[in-house]
Amino acid sequence: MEKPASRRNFSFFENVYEVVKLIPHGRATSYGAIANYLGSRGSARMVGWAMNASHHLPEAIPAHRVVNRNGMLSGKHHFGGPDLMQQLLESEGIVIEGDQIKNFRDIFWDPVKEIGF
DNA sequence: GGTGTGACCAGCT
DNA sequence: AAGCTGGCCACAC
Repeated sequence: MEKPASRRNFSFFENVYEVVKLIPHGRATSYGAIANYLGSRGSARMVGWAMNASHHLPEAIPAHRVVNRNGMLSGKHHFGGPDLMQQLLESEGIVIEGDQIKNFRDIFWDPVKEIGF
């Protein structure tokens, strides 16, 4: 028999990167939304882990457009600088207030809703 | 090769 | 209402 479903050619990481790269300019999404889009609500942690691994990737992943459910820049400290993530988001027109995205509901980009499948 | 951990989320107590 | 625990998958030791 074939390997279980978890042994797909492209692991969870690859799918995460694909979705993150699809985030339009000036928008942001959450780890849970991506995980939900991939079919596993509980895999939100993997999304964060994928972001951590994205740094040593040859491709540039706009990880700064991915925040937690509260719209807070939870991973800002994992960027080049503690304020780099905020700077990148602000350069895209996103307003940050207290390490949290303002009007997050408004700029929230849900892959399930935008891409669908 | 087992165990622990990790940029999370939602449910339960 | 707020704090804790479980769950998910991949990677490092």
